[in-house]
Parts: sequence; structure tokens; C-alpha cells
Amino acid sequence: MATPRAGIGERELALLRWVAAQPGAVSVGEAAEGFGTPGGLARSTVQTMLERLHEKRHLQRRRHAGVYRYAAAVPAGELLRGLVRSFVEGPLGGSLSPVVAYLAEMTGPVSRDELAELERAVERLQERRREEER
Amino acid sequence: MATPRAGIGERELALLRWVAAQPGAVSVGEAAEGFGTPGGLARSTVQTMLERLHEKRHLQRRRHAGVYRYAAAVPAGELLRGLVRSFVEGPLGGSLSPVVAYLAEMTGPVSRDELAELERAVERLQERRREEER
DNA sequence: ACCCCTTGACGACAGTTGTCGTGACGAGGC
DNA sequence: GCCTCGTCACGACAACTGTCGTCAAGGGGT
Repeated sequence: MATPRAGIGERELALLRWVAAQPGAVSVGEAAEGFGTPGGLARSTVQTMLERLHEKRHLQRRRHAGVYRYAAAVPAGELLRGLVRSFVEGPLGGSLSPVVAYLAEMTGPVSRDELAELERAVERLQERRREEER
Repeated sequence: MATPRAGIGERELALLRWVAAQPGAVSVGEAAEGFGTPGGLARSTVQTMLERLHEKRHLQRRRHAGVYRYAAAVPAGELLRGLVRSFVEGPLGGSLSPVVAYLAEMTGPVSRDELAELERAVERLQERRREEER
């Protein structure tokens, strides 16, 4: 599979998300400015992380006029979904219950859109379940 | 807060979950037998992890007849919920959308109970939302 | 032609995680 | 009393992560 390897740190992930959220491919300078500076990271730190992320195939890069431009290997949505999947299958041991429990006890605000989407997801699951049951 | 720190590795977490799932407090030998052997880990490895988990306050331990018995600092349910929370607030950047997207595209089987619970959670969220809106 | 700024390529280092081995110790069984 | 076993306490080491600094090279403005 072309899916990138999992081994990734928290900070690296933050950077990866940031890159994935950018419209086009970014250069080290842009990443340092947009991600590093706000997070108090030196340019070289950002560069190193970008390179390591590239080694791990999470980022692709192309040289343009002597400068590398990094872009996420998979679109942001897919990336995040994959994260959730590995989280559920890994740390949670494949059980959804903790997720549900979290949802049930959430205190923070939930956006109307998210809630609506969640509702739709539940309906789909129920429908699938009904079909399977038959 | 007495809540333990997050800094924890994947394997350590697996062990922590295992300990939390045990009925009472466990000794190194029991953990090595029940968790280490199935996972192909040496006894000393399990011991080290247990100790590190204890240092980080994720596990409590009491000496009983010269032998330490380890027990989770927080019950399993709470532990898992906390994991989900830090995952959503950390890697996911506080957004629920990826979770919802994952739910929506799930391919694996969903237990009837989980689904029912999920439904209830959604209803609660909707109700809360309605109240807030008023 | 020259200087400055941004890049890329390395090398470094401390802290964390994953994995063990070994040596000393205390409780029982023989 | 002595031997055997399971425990503890340590010490080690490799890989990965988080963070930088430095140095040489290339492009552009003056």
C-alpha cells in the first residue's frame, strides 16, 4: 500500500496537518514562517521535521527553481480520517465505546454542522445494520 | 489535577489498558504472564514498563508481602475517555469532523449496543444544542 | 562584480520509548 | 542449613523525536 508509515510524533503531526491544510505546496521558509514562528520553532527545526516527514512518505516534495516545495501525500480529510482509524484500532483496541462515551460526556460546544453530520452517520450505520441483520 | 500526564508510548499504553482491565492489582509475574508472554515480551521488559508507568503516576502500587502489586490510577472507562479527549484536542486539533467522517465511512462491524449508545449520545447532544439555542 | 538572504545538507544532543540481561534478596521446601 | 525461585533494583542500548547551529551554494539586487 502507498499509505505512509504510522510512526510519527505529536509535533510532526501538527506540522503535517498544517502543511495539508495549506492550499499549495510550501517551501521551508513558508512553513517556518507560518508554522514555526507561531510555535516558537527555529527554521532548522521546521526544516528537519519537513525532511523527516518526507523520508517517511508523509510529504511529497518537488524541486522548483532550486527550492523544494512540500505537499501532503494524502489530502487533509483522508489524513485525519486515517488518524482516527489508527487511533481507534490501536490505543482503543478497536472498541468504539470510549469514543461514544466521550461524545456522550462532551462539555464543549458542538457545531450544528458537525452534529448534523454525526446524525447522518448514525443513520447510515443503522441502516447498514438493519440490512446485515436481514 | 491528579490526572496523570499524557507522555506515554503505544506499548506502554497497551500495558496500561491491560492492567486497568484486570480485576485486582497485579504483580510483575502476572503481568509478564498475561501481557508479556502473549506479546512476546521478556519479563524484565514488562517490569520496566510497569515501573515507568508507575513513575508517571499512571499506575499505583502497593507492596504486599514484599511484592509490588500494580493497579491503574484511574478506572478503565475514565482512562479511555481521557485518551479520546486528548486525541481529539491534540492530534485532531479539537475538531470532531474527522471522528464523524470516520464513523460515516466505517466498514467494520458495529455492535448493536455501541450503536444504541451512540444514538443516545447524539440525542443528548441535540437536546443540549436546542436548549442553548433558545 | 559583489554582498546579502534564503536554501539545502549535515551533524549534534538530550529525552523518551521499547527491550533486555544481571546481580542481589527474601521466602519456602527439603 | 542450604538450594531454588520469583522479585526488585540497576544498568544498557538502539531508535525515534524534538530542537538547533553551522556552512556552503545559488539567485538577485545594487
